[in-house]
Amino acid sequence: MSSPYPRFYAVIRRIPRGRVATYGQVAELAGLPRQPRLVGYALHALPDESTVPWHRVVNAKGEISLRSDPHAIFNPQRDLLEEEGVEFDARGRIALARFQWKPRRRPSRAQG
DNA sequence: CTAGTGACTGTTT
DNA sequence: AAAACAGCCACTA
Repeated sequence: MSSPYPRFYAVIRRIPRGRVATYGQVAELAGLPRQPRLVGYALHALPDESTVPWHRVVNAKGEISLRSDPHAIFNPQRDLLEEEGVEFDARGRIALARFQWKPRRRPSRAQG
C-alpha cells in the first residue's frame, strides 16, 4: 500500500487496554517518525465499523484532540478510556507518565 | 502541475 | 504554563 494508513491501524491495534499512545508515538512505531499528522488524518478516515481502538490515541499533552467539527466534542473517547481504567486530570488530561503505552522491541526470537 | 487544509509535535518567547 | 512558528506529508479542489 502506498498509503501508511494500514500501518497506523496495525500499531494502534497493539495498544493494550488501559493504556494510551500519542500520535507521534504511533507514527514512530509505524516507521514514519515526524508524521503524527498523518496518524490523525488516518483516524479521521476510520469507518465506524472499524475495530481499531482509536480512542487510545491522544496528543502529546495527554489530552483528547478535538476534531474539525465542534459538535464532535461529545465523542465517547473519554468514556471509553475511563472504562478501561485511564484516569483524567481535573484539566481533562491524562498522566502520560502513568498511562502511556510503553511498547517493547517486538522480540522476534529472544530477549525479552 | 499549484495551493490550501489538517484527530500533531518540538522549539522558542 | 500558554501562545506563536516552523516542519512534515496525504488528501482535496
